[in-house]
Amino acid sequence: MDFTAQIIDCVKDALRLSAEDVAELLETPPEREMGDLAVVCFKLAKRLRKAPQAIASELKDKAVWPDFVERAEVKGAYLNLFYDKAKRAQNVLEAVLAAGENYGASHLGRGKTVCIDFSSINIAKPFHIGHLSSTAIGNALYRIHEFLGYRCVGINHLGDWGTQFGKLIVAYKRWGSKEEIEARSVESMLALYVRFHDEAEKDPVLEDQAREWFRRIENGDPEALEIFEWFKELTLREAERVYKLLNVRFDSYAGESFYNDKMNRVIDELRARNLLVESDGAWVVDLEEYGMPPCLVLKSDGATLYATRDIAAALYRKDTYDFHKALYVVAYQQNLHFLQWFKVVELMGYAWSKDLVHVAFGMVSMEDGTLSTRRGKVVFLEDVLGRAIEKALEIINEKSPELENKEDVARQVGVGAVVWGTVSNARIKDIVFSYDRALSFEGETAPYVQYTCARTTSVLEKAPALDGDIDYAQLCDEEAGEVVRMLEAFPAKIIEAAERCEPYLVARHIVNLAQAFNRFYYEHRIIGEDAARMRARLALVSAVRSCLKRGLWLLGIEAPEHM
RNA sequence: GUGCCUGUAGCUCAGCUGGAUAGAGCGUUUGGCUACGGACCAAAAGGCCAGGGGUUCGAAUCCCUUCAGGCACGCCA
Repeated sequence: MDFTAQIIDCVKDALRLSAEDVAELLETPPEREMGDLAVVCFKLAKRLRKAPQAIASELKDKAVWPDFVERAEVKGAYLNLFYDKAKRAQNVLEAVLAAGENYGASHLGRGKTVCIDFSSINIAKPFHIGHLSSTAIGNALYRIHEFLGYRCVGINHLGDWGTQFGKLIVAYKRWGSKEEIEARSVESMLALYVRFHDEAEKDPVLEDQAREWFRRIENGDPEALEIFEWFKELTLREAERVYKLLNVRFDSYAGESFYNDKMNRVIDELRARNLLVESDGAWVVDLEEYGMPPCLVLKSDGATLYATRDIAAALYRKDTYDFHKALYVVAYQQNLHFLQWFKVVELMGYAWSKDLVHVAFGMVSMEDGTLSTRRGKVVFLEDVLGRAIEKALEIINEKSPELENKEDVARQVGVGAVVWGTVSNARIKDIVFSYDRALSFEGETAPYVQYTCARTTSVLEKAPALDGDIDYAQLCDEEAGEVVRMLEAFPAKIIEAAERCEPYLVARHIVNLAQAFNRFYYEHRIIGEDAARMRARLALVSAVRSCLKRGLWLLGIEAPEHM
């Protein structure tokens, strides 16, 4: 049982408070010398009608502290608790060593399903740098939830519907060739798309033809469908290369076209509940009461819209997966859209609308301006990853020329560095993409954590095999204590990351652990003469390795054995 | 115009469900391998927490307001 839980029990009994109330009082002191855990008594002053300081000293005497509490000190309104270092090290390390890389796993999500809608690329459009955030954050959330025992359904809600496919077919038939498309895939589709827009400015007839071809797709015309499916297959084949590099997989590729025959239900239910209002020829759900502009669900020509499709998808997913939560990892530009249709689902009478979560993230732009598909100015994610891998290889050749599987390690390190760029900070922050930053391999970066992890592997390989009991009193120095603290906090960080849908909490924590370990590593010799000390320190190294590997895994980043 | 988001060290960011002296990394300056991996470690310098009010025993954190930047606001997704 972890120490904090035991302290809560003990304080709860002494003060006759609920466990929740006590948990609010606890805090980790800002400085090491102040102890390992503090009970902050300001908060009780009003409630108990006593001076905070008096409460602290009273609690100190009254409570029956567990045996791992070495001493308790009153300092102002704080009651500072000091743990027995050996007992703490033992408590933490026994848990980590027993679980190995499963330390921190739980059954929190047992029997619950989480749908995660992420990446959601568009057919015939480039898989560009703007998709990195959704893909990497979604993947991390998938892994984090899975690790906590949830059943996860990763959904790539493909953009595979719309008039642009009519345009593409027109462009293909006029200026494209089968060989060209087969050879250059999305790049040539993009070129056709750009050319269509250029030519359509001069010749408006093209737009009519595009509408006609899209109608043919809708009506199941064999020729139209064949071309469309071919584009789709090529796009996905190309995307799979990127997903493989990023260690991403999906459970469903049901995209926009999948919901074509599921839209009527939405309209029918909205009608039945009298939620539809006609407005300028279109049909909307009025949301004025909730301080929002109306949500458009039917165009004046009778066609459905974005919101309609998202609602249809949500209904389908609830029926199919009976999710506990449904996460939508989509950029914050669409905040209003999600607020609107979540509200519409609520008005339709579905209580589970509260389980729909828009996991918003900031914009990725290039230093020279934003991305524009139409102008063909776009940065392919595959190129970015390729460049990162190249740079990683250069560094490996320079620093580890003897390494055996250089290409493989370069891939793990290069990709890790890029992924880190988007999972290491709060989602909401905008990112101006810079190669210098993304390919930085020093300081708070994925390669730093990977390097530290490889170091632990290396030490463990060189150490002699030892057995027998571990003397935890060997781990009472300052640096080992810091490492133990970081290991102890790991499981709670993963849970918090899931609750807040913020993978960076895991990223920051493993960096802190790596830093603590590297300090320890420099201050203390691990392999040495003293067998008892060596055994204890090796146990610590092994625990660090488990957590670093798992932490990286949770972020979708691999950990090479050597680098 | 209305709504939402962001503003913390030269740069990139933590800390924001209020608590002890505001922390990292990069960059700058200065040190550290007779060592288990120098992609490392240590030290220094660097702050009106955008500005102003308020609430509180206590505010980077909560409320109001001003400013700056971003996003969104009807038939694209």
